[in-house]
Amino acid sequence: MDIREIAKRAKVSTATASRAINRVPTVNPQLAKRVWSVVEELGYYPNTQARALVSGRSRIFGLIVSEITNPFFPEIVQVFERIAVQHDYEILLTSTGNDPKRMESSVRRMIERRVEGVAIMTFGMEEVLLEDLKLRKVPLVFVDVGPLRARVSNIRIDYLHGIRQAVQHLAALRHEKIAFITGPRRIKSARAREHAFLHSMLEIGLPADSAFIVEGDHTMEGGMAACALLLSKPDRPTAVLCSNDMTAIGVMRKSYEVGITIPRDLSVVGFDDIRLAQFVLPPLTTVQMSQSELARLAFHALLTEVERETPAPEGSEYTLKTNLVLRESTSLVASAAKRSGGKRREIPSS
Amino acid sequence: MDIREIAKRAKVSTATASRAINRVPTVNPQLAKRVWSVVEELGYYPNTQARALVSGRSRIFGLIVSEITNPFFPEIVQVFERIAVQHDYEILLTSTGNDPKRMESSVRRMIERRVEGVAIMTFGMEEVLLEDLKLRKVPLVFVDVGPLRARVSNIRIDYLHGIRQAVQHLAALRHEKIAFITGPRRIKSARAREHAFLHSMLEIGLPADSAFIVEGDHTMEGGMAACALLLSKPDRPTAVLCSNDMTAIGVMRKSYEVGITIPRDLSVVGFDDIRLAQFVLPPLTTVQMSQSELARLAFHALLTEVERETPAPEGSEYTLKTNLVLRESTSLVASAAKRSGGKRREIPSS
DNA sequence: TTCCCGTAGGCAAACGTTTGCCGTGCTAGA
DNA sequence: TCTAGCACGGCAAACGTTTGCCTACGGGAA
Repeated sequence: MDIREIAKRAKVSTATASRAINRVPTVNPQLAKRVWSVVEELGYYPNTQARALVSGRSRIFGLIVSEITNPFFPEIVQVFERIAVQHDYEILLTSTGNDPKRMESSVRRMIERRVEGVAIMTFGMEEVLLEDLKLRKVPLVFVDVGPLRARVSNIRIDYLHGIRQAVQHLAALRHEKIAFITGPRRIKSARAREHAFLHSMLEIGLPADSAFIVEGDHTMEGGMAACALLLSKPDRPTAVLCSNDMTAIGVMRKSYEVGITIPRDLSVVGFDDIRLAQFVLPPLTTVQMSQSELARLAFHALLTEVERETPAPEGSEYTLKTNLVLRESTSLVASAAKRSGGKRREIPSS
Repeated sequence: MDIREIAKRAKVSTATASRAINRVPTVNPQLAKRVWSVVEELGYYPNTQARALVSGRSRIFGLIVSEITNPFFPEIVQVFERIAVQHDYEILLTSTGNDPKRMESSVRRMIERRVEGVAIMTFGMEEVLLEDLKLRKVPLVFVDVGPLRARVSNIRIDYLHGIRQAVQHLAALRHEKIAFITGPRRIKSARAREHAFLHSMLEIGLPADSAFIVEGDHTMEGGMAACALLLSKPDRPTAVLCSNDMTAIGVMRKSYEVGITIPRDLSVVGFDDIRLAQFVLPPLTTVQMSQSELARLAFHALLTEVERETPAPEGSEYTLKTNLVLRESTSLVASAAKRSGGKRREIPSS
């Protein structure tokens, strides 16, 4: 069943049928109605690939994430998909697992399907592999790491804003020995978080002792290992800030195993605010980077670029703020708590 | 840049270029090489929609899940996608959020994109909305609930196998007051789990007291509420089996809040074995229903159906076993533990 | 009544492939 | 040397739309 069939039955030309279906206003309402009733009756659905072929617009956006089983991503996928559907776009999803091979094949598939834009949510991996896309002038949106050029947008995360809040929050709780567990350093956004931490510490005159900076890998296992390392030191930190929530959860887990109770013996704060952060015990104080906002920004960056007639020579920039959200994994440092009676405080979230 | 361009530069006809690109064996190796070198040089990628249009095969499968932010699904999506890519298929993902409107629009979009098959992973919601797909003879694969008809496959989950193991495991630990928290009863698979529980209890002569069956909704919050309800009863259960892991995690959380420690005061076992189950404290004993196996089965069901020349009149059936995996959220019932010294036991997983 | 202009709708080309069919040229056998 | 057969490659149609261009018709003004 095709549009010709519809046209025949509605006794109009295929051109008119097409126009009626696409709600072109010039078509006679009566004819349009006839067409539509045939469409309904036959349950006709236009063939998207034929449409795409002639119109040159696939109405598909690509979405590349590093690991969909990482709790950070499902919400991004969900929101991105939802908005896409609202705008009559479809999405092609790839979870690369940080494997360059899969990244490459994914780029290839996206080009073959003629995506109109791609959102890259891998936080700084393997941009080289995207050359093919850039060559084809496909609009791209990156988080943090995009180069400045036409048709390439960037969402800059303001890591400092939230991380500074976290550090100052800990400092206010009298912590001075604050450790930081980094993400994998080959990931740009992990380095940015680390840098924001260092900056925030120095800024308030706290020592960012390199013995207290240990490398994790953004997984729970990595967090556990890093935590073990930290606890083995003769001079233990009293608080630890983590490059992401999974790491923080690893820290909580390891602490539990060795009998350290949080937040009494150790304050921990995460980063990302994945949904899970609310649900661990105790609920995790963390720096929120809104996943839904990120997805929204990314989609609109792409859409804007697609609809723009002449691209800006340097792409566009968007910014996403981060903010500390207080829950229950932090408290006054133990020595101070003794003096004050150890009561938990509430400070207003700024 | 199109195939004609390639053909021209390689000094062959488009037909030959096409055949070379598709590795049709009859084409002269020398010509093929010439074509391929032009392809490489120009970075040519065939236009999938043109291909699909003429060949009548979109090489797209649909995948409908109920909620991608539910930790059960990301792994399914991941595995499904990975296998799809290996077979040169693309996937169209929808997360319906159990909203019929979105289910409907999703079905529409899938038909418009001419998917070759759809895997429905909503565990028994809204099959009515899929009529359009059935009408078009699109191969479908359901979990649990599919009607028997041509081009419709089913993956039957053997709930009883794992749930019986769980019940017998609890019984072996001297539990007699075993509660069950159901899923939403409108979902078929939730009813099936409940039924398997009842059956397993009766089978070994344990009372399935209806006071001990409380309805949850497969979320953590639901689990917490159900747990509260259970604990408020004058005669408390000593063990609780949950219709899914999120529910079990809710139970653990609520127990923690009210000062009940698991497994000493209450044994809990979940269902699904989502990744998270290993990571809660204590690690959750649960009935495993392998998500990757499920995804694999679903994909191959679809692929088989697509490649089959004449469809079986009643579709195909596949079965997925479930199995108890022992971790640390269960132990001897308290009264027995006192006698025996409360040591944790290990029993071999069957 | 006639002429002109505006507008609705139809014809056909175009999008980028695949593939059935046919022709040509080469090889092998008599 | 001639013929028959085979295999390789090219021509062109087809897939299902959209859309530019043109025609025809109708209405209004002179």
